[in-house]
Amino acid sequence: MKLEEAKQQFINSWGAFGTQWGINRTMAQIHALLLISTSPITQDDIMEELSISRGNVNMNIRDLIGWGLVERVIVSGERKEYFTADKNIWKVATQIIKERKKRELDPMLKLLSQLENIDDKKEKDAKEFLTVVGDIKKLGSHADSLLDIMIKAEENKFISGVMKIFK
Amino acid sequence: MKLEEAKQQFINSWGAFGTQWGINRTMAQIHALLLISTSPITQDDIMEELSISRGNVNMNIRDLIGWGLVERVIVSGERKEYFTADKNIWKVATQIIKERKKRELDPMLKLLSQLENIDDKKEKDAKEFLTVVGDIKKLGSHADSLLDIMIKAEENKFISGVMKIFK
DNA sequence: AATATGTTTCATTATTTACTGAAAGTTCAA
DNA sequence: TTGAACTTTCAGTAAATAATGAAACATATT
Repeated sequence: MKLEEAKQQFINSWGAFGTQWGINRTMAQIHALLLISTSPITQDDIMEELSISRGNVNMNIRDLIGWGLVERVIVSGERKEYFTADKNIWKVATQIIKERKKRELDPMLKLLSQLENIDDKKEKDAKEFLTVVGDIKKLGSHADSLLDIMIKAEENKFISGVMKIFK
Repeated sequence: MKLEEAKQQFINSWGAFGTQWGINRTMAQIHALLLISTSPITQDDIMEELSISRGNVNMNIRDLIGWGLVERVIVSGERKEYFTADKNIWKVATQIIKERKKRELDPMLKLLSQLENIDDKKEKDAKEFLTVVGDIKKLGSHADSLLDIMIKAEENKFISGVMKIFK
């Protein structure tokens, strides 16, 4: 396989993979493109490479920056803005985990807590409902702690060593 | 808060939560409804409760069964089909993990392996590409192993005890 | 201060994804 | 073997989501 072909396939697959996880295709593709770009690139580069409009690039880049996955880079002597993505994959993963946790898991746990405040907690129906809600909350909290450990592992040298147990 | 109100909110939130993870809203809502239903229910019950069409219920129930999250139940003396969802949340989680792993992670790892078969592996550009692909593959494999451990924890009494470390 | 270069916004349009409902299919009972 | 009860399918439609492109905005250059 030619390198160019492989790169193209990587970008496409990453996009398809993203959509399955509720991430918009283009955003994932831009991220993929940046991951395999050896040096910072401009909006125009992305537009051309992925055949998409300027507005589309701009908005998705903005989102990617919001996710902490992409950064603006200033190239001296250049007027244009350049962009790069962190190539440290473990960092990328923890960053995504951190964001999704904040945006989704935490609010979900909060909501579940509210749902536990129902009247007539003694009623049979209510009890069963509370069991399910409580169980989900418990699982969510455990996931929360586990993810925190993973995030800290990225930030802390010692834990980082421990995590290497997972080969 | 009244029980009925809480149930309704649970169903809606579960649906919203699902969409963020690439799961269709209705499918998530049906699953939520089944989770908090104290006894098996019919297609008609679901249609009424969620105000959706018969076809919609039918197709999403079929998907849920495909995910191993819902089962058909035969009620003696009844012609209609009834449905239930497993209420063991840890089991639900591992089942979802198992399926997503099979449907998404495994194919992704396979693809990445293919992308490693490029010509001119010695070229500078190629080397950098291979590093990124290799790193993602490595991370994916670790996730794969970790998830296998979690799945086995559900199936194996001993590991199940160990996992309780996570309170 | 006029122009040139580059960025952002957002109303409109296109694409994708999900839903409906009626027709076809299935199963069972008489 | 007819038909009533129930389930499944899927073409057409609706709703949700994403992309375009041109205008507004911002900033540097002459």
